[in-house]
Amino acid sequence: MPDATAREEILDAAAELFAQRGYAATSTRLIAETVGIRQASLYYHFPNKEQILAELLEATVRPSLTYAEELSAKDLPPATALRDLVEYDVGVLVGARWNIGILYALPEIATEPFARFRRERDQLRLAYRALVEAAGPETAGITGDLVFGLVESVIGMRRDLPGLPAPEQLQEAIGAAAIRLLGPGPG
Amino acid sequence: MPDATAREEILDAAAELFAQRGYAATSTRLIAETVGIRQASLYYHFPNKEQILAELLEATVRPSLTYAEELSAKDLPPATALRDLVEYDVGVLVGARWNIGILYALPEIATEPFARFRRERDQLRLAYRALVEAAGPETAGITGDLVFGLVESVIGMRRDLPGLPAPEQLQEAIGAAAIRLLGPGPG
DNA sequence: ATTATCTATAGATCTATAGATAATGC
DNA sequence: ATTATCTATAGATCTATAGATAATGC
Repeated sequence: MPDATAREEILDAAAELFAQRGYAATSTRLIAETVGIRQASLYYHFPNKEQILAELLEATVRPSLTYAEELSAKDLPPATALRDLVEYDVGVLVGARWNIGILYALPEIATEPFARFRRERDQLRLAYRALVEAAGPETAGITGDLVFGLVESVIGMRRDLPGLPAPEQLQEAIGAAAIRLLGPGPG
Repeated sequence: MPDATAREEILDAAAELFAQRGYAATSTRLIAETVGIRQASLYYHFPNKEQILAELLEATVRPSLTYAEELSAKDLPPATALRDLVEYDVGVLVGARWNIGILYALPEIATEPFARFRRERDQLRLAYRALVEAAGPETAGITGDLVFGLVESVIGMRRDLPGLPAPEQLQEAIGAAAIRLLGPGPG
């Protein structure tokens, strides 16, 4: 990691270790050793271990949430906007240096230090729901959540499938699948 | 838990605690106290903490895997069989006493004690792929995995959505969504 | 004076094992 | 003799804090 600040190196090492061995199974000592500093030195940059995870999680949702907000100002046809958001979000999840999304499911996330992350992810979920409802009110009320789940399923695929298709192919395939979830539509 | 053996009570308490606070964040002491025995007494029933989790995970995939195997002997039209499997699997995930599926994403699952669980879940994934391919070869090669991901998305919904629809409604909605993922088909 | 590190450690766990004990069943 | 528990503890962590140190910048 040339040119990275110590703070960035810590985040990167933690991301790798959390995603590969789990949050609780990764000690602050191991993070520090991976970076090449002493365990106690982490606490100069972060108040505690939870804050490291919180920053990583927020950095993973925030781009898609920002993109969703920009999209809604553009007044595209809802199905087009939905497809754009799906493809962007898939790109973020599959393009991230480490598969941090795997940590979305951690029960620990329900605690207070992760409240901001939960709020931001909820807002993204609401954006999916709004686009689905605008695109085709004929499907079940749950379709927005299903599209959200479909998008996040790339997290599990990235972990479990050795020969994962290229990012562009995943974006295309999942974008198209999201449109299919909307149903046949009026046409 | 009337009429439960000590072993069953341990599994039930562990399931509740693992799903709510996380695997690593749940000590063997807490499991034991929840059951009402001493921490060391757990080791009469299980060789270690990992084995408790492994049994819980296997018990959650196995019914759907068995169902998939029975289905394949029945020679139904593939789309019908797929819908049946989706509805059954959703029923299992959403009907389980505790939301154990949330632990599928744990990075710790990649280690050896969970090899059998991973194998069984992979077989279930293959069953989804086979049904999707038999039903409509026109969609992308990834559609089987998308249906698998769609089904497992009820795990996250169960955790995150306070007013989750009734199991039957989820089964119906996700079964229908899976069929939509197959595409318009020849008709 | 500030920044970024270090050593040393308090204090609190945590898992798993050893070995005792009591009840039940042959 | 077997089953199911218990007490006690070894041994290994783990997070976070206190306080020292060295380098840089005013």
